[in-house]
Amino acid sequence: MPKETFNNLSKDKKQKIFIAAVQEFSTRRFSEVSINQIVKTAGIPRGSFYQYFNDKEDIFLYVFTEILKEKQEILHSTEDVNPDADVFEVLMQTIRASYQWSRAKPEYSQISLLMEIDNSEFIIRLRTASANELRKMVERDKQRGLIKPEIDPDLVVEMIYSFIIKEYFWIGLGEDMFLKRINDIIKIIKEGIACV
Amino acid sequence: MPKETFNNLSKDKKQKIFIAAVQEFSTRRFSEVSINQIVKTAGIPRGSFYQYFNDKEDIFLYVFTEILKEKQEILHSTEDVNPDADVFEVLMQTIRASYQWSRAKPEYSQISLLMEIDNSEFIIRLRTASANELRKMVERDKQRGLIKPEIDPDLVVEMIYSFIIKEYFWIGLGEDMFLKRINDIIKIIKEGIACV
DNA sequence: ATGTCATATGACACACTTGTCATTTCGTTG
DNA sequence: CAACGAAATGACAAGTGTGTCATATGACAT
Repeated sequence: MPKETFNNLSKDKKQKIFIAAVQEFSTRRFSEVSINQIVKTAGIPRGSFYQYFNDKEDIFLYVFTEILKEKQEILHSTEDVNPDADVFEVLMQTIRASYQWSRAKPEYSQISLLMEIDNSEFIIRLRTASANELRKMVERDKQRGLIKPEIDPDLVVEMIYSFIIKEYFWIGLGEDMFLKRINDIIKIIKEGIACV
Repeated sequence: MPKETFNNLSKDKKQKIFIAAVQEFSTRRFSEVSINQIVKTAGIPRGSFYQYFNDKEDIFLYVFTEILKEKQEILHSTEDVNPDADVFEVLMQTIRASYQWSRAKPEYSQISLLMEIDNSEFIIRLRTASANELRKMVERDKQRGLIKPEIDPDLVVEMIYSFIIKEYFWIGLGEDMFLKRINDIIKIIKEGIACV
């Protein structure tokens, strides 16, 4: 995380650096990001950067946690979820909120997206199991008798997770199309595609 | 594709370069691959490389088509598929064969895998719609009344494709586990997870 | 043996990277 | 005002990488 010197900076300067970093991390994958580029767009001398951060990982960690903080604020503010809702309903609601966020801060969501398809040592270590909450929901619904007993919750979570992530690449489609696609996917996972 | 000079090389030397390239492309993503590294492991001088290939894309294209050729030979040799089989059955069979191939040539399949998660301009252009055949099968089964009429074949193909690809990262599990997981996934897509 | 021509070769020019460090600048405090 | 210390700065060393090119080599034809 940033050195003390960074925290002592003016809000303006901090913001300038943050924005430059976001721009870089949202267009290049981690291994391709150049600190040179960041300092150039931030308009600070190269030496200063190393006064503020140790290295690329350091600034990424900063940007990442900053974004996560913001996202969680937004997601939790919309938390008027019906406690009896099943996993499918909750999922749909979360994605809807998450979509709004992506629309409001496209660069931020682009960073998350790039992270998903990155397999640098460092990024892999970072990728948290945000899937955990989802798994718990699946397990709960299984006990409520809403989901077939032979289903492996981990597998379901993985499927949902991997597909929804991929779906975000389609975000350009526009809200209606995007949400319809997600809806269709969830329906397939719920009911299958074969005729009964 | 390779220059004439490369084709004139001895089989041995060609092989040596091919192997070095495979090694490099199977451990680093495209943008990170270094020609320096390739020539070093192949034991040829840097200048020679440029006598044989134009650049990184050039040699990748060569390696890629070479591997594809080999894979298709294997996949087609196992083509004793029942013409009445539904898409689920065919899928399972193809994956089984494909798994064998991955086991036999782990570096090759690693390259395919890396391609899937690569978003370099060049690689994206290359990624063929091998999904086409699958889509046709889904459409056929829809007309045969095996698949619900409201299902969008493209979406199904995408789902299958993205799950299965991701699943290949689990290939270390061993054949039984791997095939069981694939089987479970296909079953979910077919029948869903919700209780009826 | 001489000439020709395709190929082999590694030094070279250039462009990029990262992290360091001696120096300068500046604000605060005595 | 002086002096101290923290922060700013850009030149620097050392490491990547790419693609080119003049020259060396060697096989074959005359």
